[in-house]
Amino acid sequence: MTRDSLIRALEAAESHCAGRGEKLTPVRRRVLELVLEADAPVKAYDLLEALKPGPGAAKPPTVYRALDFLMAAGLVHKVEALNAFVGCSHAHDDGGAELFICSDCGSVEERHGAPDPVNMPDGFVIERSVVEHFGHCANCRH
Amino acid sequence: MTRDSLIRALEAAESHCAGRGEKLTPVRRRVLELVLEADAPVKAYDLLEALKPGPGAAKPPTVYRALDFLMAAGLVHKVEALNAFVGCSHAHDDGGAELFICSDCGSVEERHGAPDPVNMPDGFVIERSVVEHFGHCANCRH
DNA sequence: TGCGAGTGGTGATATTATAACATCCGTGAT
DNA sequence: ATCACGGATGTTATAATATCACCACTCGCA
Ligand SMILES: [Zn+2]
Ligand SMILES: [Zn+2]
Ligand SMILES: [Zn+2]
Ligand SMILES: [Zn+2]
Repeated sequence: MTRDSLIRALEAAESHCAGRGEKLTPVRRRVLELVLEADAPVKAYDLLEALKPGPGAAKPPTVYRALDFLMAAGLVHKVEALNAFVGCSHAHDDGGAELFICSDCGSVEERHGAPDPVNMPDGFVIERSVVEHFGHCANCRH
Repeated sequence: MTRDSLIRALEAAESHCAGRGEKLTPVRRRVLELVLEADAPVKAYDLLEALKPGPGAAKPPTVYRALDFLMAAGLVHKVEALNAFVGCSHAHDDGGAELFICSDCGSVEERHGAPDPVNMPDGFVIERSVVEHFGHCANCRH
């Protein structure tokens, strides 16, 4: 992610929150920045480390609270199978993203609009779906 | 799961392992039994508790090693979003199961054969997919 | 001025998972 | 029989992930 597109993404996030009547506070903004800067899913405790040198040494609850907020706002997704977090450039409120994660380089691509499952149990109503595909991206194929 | 079907499942697991040249040892068998008995995804440390009264008080590595074995054998799946484990009645080696988990009663239904994603990034090759749907089963719908 | 909601700081703790090394046990070669 | 080996398990400690409980600050507003 280039410096310019990072700045644009942060501005977009700012107005996205404003539109929801919520505030992208300095801590939240800094965490989002760190997640967007990374070129792979980021661990919560890596964020913690990265925040240490800052104005206040962050403790775990600070980071997790920021991540919770950003996830609720649709600005960050959790990769459940990795216990790690990725930035989202789409800012969609529904958590229904489909992630393609390269096991070699860590790059993550996000897609949307997957059709409903074909073999759903009778009468089941889906509220939230976790879909994570692991494999090799075009750059890393042997 | 009834007593009878539990016994059948354990026997099937036994021969499934034998066919792979592997052994369903007492610890592994006991862990599988506990996972199959449960009517919801089970946490590793709940298994640990359940094994305490047994012949030897189990320690974490014992449980995680048994779970690793059972997952590799396709007898147990991990629900990544819950850090919990469910038994599998299909004993398929590929980990590609699609899970439907009821957030009310905890019941889990497993399906297979989901079609490849429609919007896959160009050139991406999938090795392993995590697909977990959370919602409400037919019994728990309001 | 005096709330009250939202936010973040802080210390402690809970939960989930693995590393590192020792021991035991069955199997097959010598 | 005995030895060597690999697979499985036991044991101790620790790493990695996440939450609780409580307090302090701030801002908008009655
Ligand atoms: Zn997204
Ligand atoms: Zn790659
Ligand atoms: Zn299965
Ligand atoms: Zn249900």
